[in-house]
Parts: sequence; C-alpha cells; structure tokens
Amino acid sequence: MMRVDRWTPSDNLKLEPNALVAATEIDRNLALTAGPGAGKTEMLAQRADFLLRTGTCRYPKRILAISFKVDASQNLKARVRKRCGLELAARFDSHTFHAFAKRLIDRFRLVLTGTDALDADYSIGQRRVQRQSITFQDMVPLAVTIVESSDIARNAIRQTYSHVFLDEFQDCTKEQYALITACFLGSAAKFVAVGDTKQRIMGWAGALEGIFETYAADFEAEALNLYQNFRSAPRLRRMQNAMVRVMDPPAALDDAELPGEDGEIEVLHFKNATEEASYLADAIDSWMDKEAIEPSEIAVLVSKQQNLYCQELRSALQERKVPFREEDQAQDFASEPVVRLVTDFLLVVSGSAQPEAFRRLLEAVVYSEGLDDEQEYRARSRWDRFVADNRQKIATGELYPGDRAALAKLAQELIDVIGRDAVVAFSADYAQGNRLDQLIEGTVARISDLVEDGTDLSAALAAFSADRAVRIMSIHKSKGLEFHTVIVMGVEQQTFWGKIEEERAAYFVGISRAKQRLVLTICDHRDRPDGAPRWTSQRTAHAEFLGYAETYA
DNA sequence: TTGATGAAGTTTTTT
DNA sequence: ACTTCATCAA
Repeated sequence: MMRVDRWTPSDNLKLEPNALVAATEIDRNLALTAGPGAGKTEMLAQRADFLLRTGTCRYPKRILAISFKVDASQNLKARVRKRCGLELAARFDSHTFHAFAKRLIDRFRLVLTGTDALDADYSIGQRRVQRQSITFQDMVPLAVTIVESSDIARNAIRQTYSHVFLDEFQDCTKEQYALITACFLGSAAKFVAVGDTKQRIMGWAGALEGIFETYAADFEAEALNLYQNFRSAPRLRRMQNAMVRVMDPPAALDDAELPGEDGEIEVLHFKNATEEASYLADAIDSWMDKEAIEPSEIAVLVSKQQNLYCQELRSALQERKVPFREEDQAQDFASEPVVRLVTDFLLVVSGSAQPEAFRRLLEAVVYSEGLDDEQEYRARSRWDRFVADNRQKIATGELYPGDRAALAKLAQELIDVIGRDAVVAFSADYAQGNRLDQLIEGTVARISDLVEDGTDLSAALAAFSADRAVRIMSIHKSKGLEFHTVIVMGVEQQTFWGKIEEERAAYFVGISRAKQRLVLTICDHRDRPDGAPRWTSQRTAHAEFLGYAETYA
C-alpha cells in the first residue's frame, strides 16, 4: 500500500495541475468540465490508479465507472489495467448505463412485482411483453424501480462502491440521473463527473440541460476545469477556440495563447456529390499512399442521414479499393468476440497471411479448453485440416462467399469444430436466447451482401475491423474518438437545421475530433434519396460554420 | 387525378 | 430545412 503523499501519476505521465487535483481528491465530490482532448479519460484512469494503489478505495470496496458507449467503457477499463495492473484493476467496474442497469435487474429481479415482474429467462427485444421481454428503454427505469423500492438492493450497491466516475456527463438523461441519485444520493460514495457542456449533442434525445449544476447542487460537488488540449494542432485549436468564443465566452483564450502553424484546415466546394466523392476518395487514397496515414486514422463525419450523404463516397472508395468501415444503424458487430471469430477465420482461409488473426483463432480453438497434450494435438490437427479444406474450397471457387447459405453453413461448421460451449463462453450474453445465432447470422449476411455487391472478400472483412479501415460515421458516433484527419461532409444549411445551439455543439464535436487535418466540404447540389426520380436539390453553405474555418485555413 | 395542407421524421445509446 | 406520407377538397 502506498502513502497518499507518495503517489505520482503512473507511467510518469504529466498531468495539468487541475487534473492532478481531480485525480487525487479524497474528500470532495467534483464536477470536472474539460474541452476536447483535455485528457478526461487519462485523468479518470490516473484517479483509479490513485484510489486503488493508495488504498483510498479500501479493499474490498470497488470503483464504479459509468459511460454511455461500450467503446468508452472498454477503453477506460483497458486504460486502468494498463496504469495499475490487472490485480488492482479487478476492483474497477466500468459499465455503460445499460449494462449497469441490466446487472441490477438480473441480480434483484425478484424485487420487481406486478406489471414490472420478469421471468428468469426474460429477453431484450423490440417490444415489452409482460414477464417475458423488455426493451432497451425499459432497462434504466426498471433499475430505478428496484433501487427505490428495495433497501436491500440499495444497500448492496452502497456497500460495494466507495467511488463513482461519470463520463460524458453532459449527455446524461433524466432517467440516467434518477438511477444515479436513487443509488447514491446521501451515501458516502465520492463522485467525479466529467464532461463538456459545449459537446452536449443529445439534447434532442433527452439529455438534461444544466445537468452539471443540478448534480453540483444535489451532491455538493465543486466545479473544476481542465484547460489543456493535448489532441489538436494549434491551427485547429484556434478554430475550436473561435467556436468557444461563441459557445462559452469566458472559457475562450486569446489567439496569441495558441501560437504555431502546425495543422491544416481546408474548405472544399463542389458542384455535386459525385465530384465531392471522387475528389475525397482520391485524397484519402493519396494520404494513405504518400503520407502513410493509417486508414483508421481517417474519419468521414456527417451530421445526419449518413445513408444519403455517403452513397457516392462509398462507391468511389470501393472503386479505388480503399478499405472503409461504416458505423451505421446496425449493431456494432465488430467488437463482438464471435464476430471476430468468424471474420478472423475467413481472413485466414481466404488466402493471404494473417498472423494476427491466425494467433487469435488458435487461442480460441486449442488453448482455451484445458486439454492435455494428446487432446491438444488432436484438436490442433483437426483444426489444421478444417482450415486447409476450406482454404482450398475458397481458392478453387467451390465455396463462393457471396452465397449466403453456403457461408452460413461454413460458419456453423466453424462453431461445431470449436465447440458451441466454448463459443458461448466468450461472452455472458451468448447464453441468452438466440443472441449468438443472431450475431452469426448478421455477420454472414453482411459479408455475403458485400461480396455479392462486388467487394472482394478481404475488403469486405476489413469493413468489420476498426483498425484497418477508414471510418465513416455520424458526428454523434464520433463522440470521444480522435483521428489524424477528419472530413466533415456537407457543411450546409440543409444539414444543420436543428436548434442552432445544438447544431453548433455537434459541429464542434465533429471538428474537434481532428488531431492534424480538418477537411470541410460543401456541395451546390445533392441527389435526392434512393428510389426517387433523379433530380438534385439546391444547397446553401453554412456561413457561420464555415466562417470559423475560413479565418484560420 | 391534382393540389393544398399538415404532421412526422431526421441526429443516439443500449445485454 | 427539407422530404415523405396521409388526408381532404376540388
């Protein structure tokens, strides 16, 4: 155990003074606001390290961290592991609001009575069915019901957690806040809420205005701000700062405080979406080729209606064989272990050497089951034969991956070879209902569709991997991420039509994802959506939003 | 059949 | 801001 005054940031990282204060605060609850790239996640990871290593969070008490996105919650957990090691990090629970709520529901299900009552094998679906199924929207309110009506449940939570972290707090909704207060208001748990009101982009979906003030009043939390931006080059920071001057004047800096010519801002004007698409696809291609920028360091962001805005770009990228991944409506398949398994397998059998995928597969297949040498040898040789067989089938064209039924059969054989039990063990929710089969079916459907559309198999598989593909997504999805190069497509009046404050926040989130280069595009005309007779609609550049860029480009 | 009018949707997370 | 869809009147 380390003395509190001996603790220094792990891995010798430098923290700005207020981040150090927040990381090592013992007595007060904090409301920490910080702009883009200020290192909020790092501060939370360092704070976890501080609390665990100094015993301020005393065994067997635990830390609860709540985020909105699976992505964010996994990132934070991984960062904490890296900072303070597996053993201490075991007492760090990083969940999304939904995951946290679901755990409460599963653990205290019997508290729910009357119309709320649920059977043990309830499922999560599109509709609410008495006792049988709930929707995602029901999860947090049901958890609130449990905590409000059961002292046992509430006490159990309070006994478990001595410290609570709330991430991206500016987007907290009424229901989510109700869960926090139901669990912890009046308890001894110490809170840190971090976020940025300038990045509040879920207002239209119920994110509470003034949530930081409400929280500060309810939990007697003190306000603290982080000032640094470790993410963006100075030119980009000056543009962000110009927006801050409008959104939160007291927080704005003088441009003289942001010196330097590093960073690139470009505004591109096109006649139509076809020209836009081919220019962008060429540009992306050449960045990857000439500047050796990783595809995953390039993002294309759109405000709304991703499908309409990205149609042309999609085919332009496809033509140039630029791997891209679209984060659309569908579930985030790629981070699901079973999806990983299927795609890794297809990578391995589709030809080129894939050492990473091969290693992950072998781990899943051979080493996980606690076999003895003899069994391991047999499993290994059966596996090798299976891979060789299918590699040949694909090479000879006997198995065409665009054939959905054939691909589904192959996936099924893969599961059989590994053993369904072993696959189910990958993730807690695979045992429930038909979740596993749905995931496999979805993967197969998407791959075969892509191949059928003329994408080659390796590009189709790249669409599942975040690390080898250009990312195309809505601004909302990009929250919390960062990229070397960011393209914001369609900076037009017709795109940003909502309440100006909220649109400005969305645009701010978009432009502040860029570390080095920001490209903004406008078209004079864009095609109408699918199926409509072909004509194009007139577009008007968004003068305010482009103004921020043009001053500094 | 046509045009006029009005309402709804658009941006999201989630086991 | 703009499209789509439903409804009603002419």
